[in-house]
Amino acid sequence: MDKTYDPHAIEQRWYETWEKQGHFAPAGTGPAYCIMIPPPNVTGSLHMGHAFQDTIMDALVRYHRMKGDKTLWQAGTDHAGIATQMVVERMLNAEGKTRHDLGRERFIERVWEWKAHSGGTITRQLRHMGASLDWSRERFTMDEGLSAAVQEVFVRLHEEGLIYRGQRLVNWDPVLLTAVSDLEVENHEETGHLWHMRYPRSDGKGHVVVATTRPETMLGDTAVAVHPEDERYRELIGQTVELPLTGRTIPVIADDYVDPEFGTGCVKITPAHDFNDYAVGQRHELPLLNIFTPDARINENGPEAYRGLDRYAARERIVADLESQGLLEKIDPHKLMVPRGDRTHQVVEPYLTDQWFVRAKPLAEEAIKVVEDGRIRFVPDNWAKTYFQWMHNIEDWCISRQIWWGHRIPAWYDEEGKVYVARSEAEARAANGLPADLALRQDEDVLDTWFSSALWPFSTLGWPEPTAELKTFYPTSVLVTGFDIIFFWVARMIMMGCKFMGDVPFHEVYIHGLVRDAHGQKMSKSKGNILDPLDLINGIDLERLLEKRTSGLMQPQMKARIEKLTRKEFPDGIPAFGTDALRFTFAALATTGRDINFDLGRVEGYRNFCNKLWNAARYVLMNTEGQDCGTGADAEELEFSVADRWIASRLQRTEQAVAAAIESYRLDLAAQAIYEFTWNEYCDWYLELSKPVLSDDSSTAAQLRGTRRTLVGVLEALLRLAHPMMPFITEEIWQRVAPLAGKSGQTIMLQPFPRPQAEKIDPGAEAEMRWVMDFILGVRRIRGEMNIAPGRPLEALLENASADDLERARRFEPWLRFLARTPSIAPVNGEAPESAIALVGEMRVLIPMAGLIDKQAELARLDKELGRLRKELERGEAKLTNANFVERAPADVVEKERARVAEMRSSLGNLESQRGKIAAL
RNA sequence: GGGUGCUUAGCUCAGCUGGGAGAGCGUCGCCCUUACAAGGCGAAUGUCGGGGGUUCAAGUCCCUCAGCACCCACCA
Repeated sequence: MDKTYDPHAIEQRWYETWEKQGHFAPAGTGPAYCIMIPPPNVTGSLHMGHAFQDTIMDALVRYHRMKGDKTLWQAGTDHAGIATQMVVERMLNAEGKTRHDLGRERFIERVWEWKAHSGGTITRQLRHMGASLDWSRERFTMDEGLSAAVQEVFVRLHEEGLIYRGQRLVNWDPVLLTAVSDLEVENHEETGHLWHMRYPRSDGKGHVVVATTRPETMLGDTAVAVHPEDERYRELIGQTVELPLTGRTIPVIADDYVDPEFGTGCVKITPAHDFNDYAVGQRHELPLLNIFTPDARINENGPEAYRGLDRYAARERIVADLESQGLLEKIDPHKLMVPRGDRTHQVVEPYLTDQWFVRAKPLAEEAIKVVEDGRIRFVPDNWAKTYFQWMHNIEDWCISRQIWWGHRIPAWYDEEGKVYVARSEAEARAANGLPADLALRQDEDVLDTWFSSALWPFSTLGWPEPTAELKTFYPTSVLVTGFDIIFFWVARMIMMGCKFMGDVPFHEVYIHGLVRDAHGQKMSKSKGNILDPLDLINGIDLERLLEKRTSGLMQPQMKARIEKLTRKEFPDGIPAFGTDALRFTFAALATTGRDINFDLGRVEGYRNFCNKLWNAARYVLMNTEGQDCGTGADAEELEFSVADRWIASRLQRTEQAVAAAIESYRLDLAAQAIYEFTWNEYCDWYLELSKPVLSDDSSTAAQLRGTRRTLVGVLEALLRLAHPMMPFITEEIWQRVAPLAGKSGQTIMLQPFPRPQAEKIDPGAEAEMRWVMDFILGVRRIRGEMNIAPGRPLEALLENASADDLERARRFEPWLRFLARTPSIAPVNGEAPESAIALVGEMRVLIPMAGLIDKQAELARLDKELGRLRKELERGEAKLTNANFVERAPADVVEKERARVAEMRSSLGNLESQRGKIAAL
């Protein structure tokens, strides 16, 4: 093995091997385990959120695969209607064309071409992450099969009246020229104005003042509303006012909706351009007057003077005209919530159009029930509340989009506009007895992307065909996703799954947090704080990083700032950490229910951890390859030392902790347990303790075998334990180590996940090791604090040692000599010389100070220790003299406290007498 | 307006069903010791956001206040 860990030398070739050998396909004989990947946009490339999410899923999947479960991680991508169409349109624009120049057919061809050309980016990147997805089953939401599922669902829902078409006020993106759903609208507070406008009373008795944030919509007003109880305006109700600039007369109505406290207490009502006003209009049977064209210009319903003007140009003109007519009372600054499309970031308009809707309430009922009764469990469970809150207030879902890229709505119209919903035109004709010569044209619209996503858990498995895969893997085991798409996706999958499969789509929903930068800022292009997971894996130099962060900025003025920040944070660019280090970092940060702040320091730390593991393996191999590791030996030919039994015991506890952590979705705890065991126990202690055994000529063959077998055996198990989180390095090392441990197999991927064996837990060995460690740590502390070079041999004298202590000192002498550098260990003979002291239980280990240790320094050290001990002891004693504690606390707690106090008393006595001796010198 | 989460060492965070405050990074010493300087050994650092309550015992449970973040919602 190379002296230094180099992730690049090992990672990608293992992935190719695994994929080629078909190791990602379901093979286990145990229970089915299935995760559906949240299909990334086919246009997309991997970002930190994906990398985090995929690490979690891959760890779970690899864990279950190793456990022997029949494990499927379903691969696939999403056609991402609007997002993809926008990308391709942008390319066309660059060529000076629009999609209309091409026409629908050719445009769609163009999108497919583009998908074929660059649609593989994200799946390549997923492979780079080591994601063990079953690529042989890869699906795309616009595949034939999945499209058939979409049609089937649409038709069936329509038959049941759960899909309907109707004219409604919807959110309209005037740039994309399509409707979008409520969820695709982002509301943010922006600063604007509140215009107070005067509407003259028809009776000539002055005017009423209405306040609005959108003066241009006055052209569509069909009433003015006041609160029915509002004394100020009571006499106005039922009268009319003259709508300025239009020559129209509109009524004053009374409605509870009006808040008398706000503005003037008079509200202009524009039923065709405001959701509230629409509702008011319905109640009062007001006419709907649409004044906008689809791209938000004033249409023919507006006065001649304003026609063709963009909404904002119209606003200016109208305000100016009102002003000049003395009809503008005042303009106040005002903060308001502005709705913008999540793709275009343009202000969306409530707009009256014909659209298709899913009747959500009936579907939501069952979807609520399955979470209530625990058939679906959210992890962490507080997300269930969020889910319920939305589901209980769910509105109908607008599913039609006026774009071209997507699933065409399976509905046909005859010349009279009568609609026929069917799986195909032929079926539409057959089912309705339409003659072949009757012209039918298919609905131009496509479905919301999330409509097909909602079917993902069963459409990918072959539905509506009753496939074996459906039978095996549905319901799937767990869905791993971010909270941001609980409504978009999770809720809709649950509704559709329950409806069409008669069962939940998954048993658990693991909701992870958002990946933020090191300081908790959201990562965004405009902030210039984006990290690309691939750059963390492969490294990137400063120049290329700057180029990436500053090119294509929406706000070029940010460039200098971003550049400065980047130079400061990454003066040398980003080193290549490798996939395993990145994955382990994500795992270690994966606490549930909380956003994670991604700190590069953590990656570096875990890269070092990989290096540590690598070097530990090198040590093990150097000492075992070509040697007798006792794998074939009988029990009597193997002798296990206390250290051997100790590390085996610790391994069992670690295995137990890791499995429990993974089962409860606490990858952070699993990572921590692996890290601590590997570094603090296996490397820091066990490998060190193995050295004197292996290098001592007097070690017996049985002892050598026992040590080698333990070295190799623990490492081999550790590799399997860590594999779900660090697949590459563990595979690379395992290939070398496994044969030495008597294991065989093509890959670590399919080896059994370590199962703790209770009989290997050895409290006796753990206690003896505690003694050894206390001895060594005590001497080391003296060295450290007295600035004695680590290599300098020290004489150690034992005082107040029991027979047990003396026996241990003898038995463990090689370890103590090696790790504490104490070539001579002997009981005190007669008067003890002036010494520094370390306590091992009741025994005092004395290090003679002669020529080495300064008296004052040792006194200071003792005083510090004494101070700490006295404080602790005081607290413990206070507890024990408290009758309430002794009577009410559980017996074992009291007992533990007693033992602790006794131990502290003894230590205190020991140290005090030692201090006395030294002080007296 | 409704809801959720967070506040623990300089920084980023663990702390599970209440019983001796932890990790990583950073900092400070001593070491290139024959797996690893991407390392070894040792050290320092916290009125666990404030206040109140329950309890023998509270970082942990309850109430309250403050600050931060996010989600949902039609106030013109």
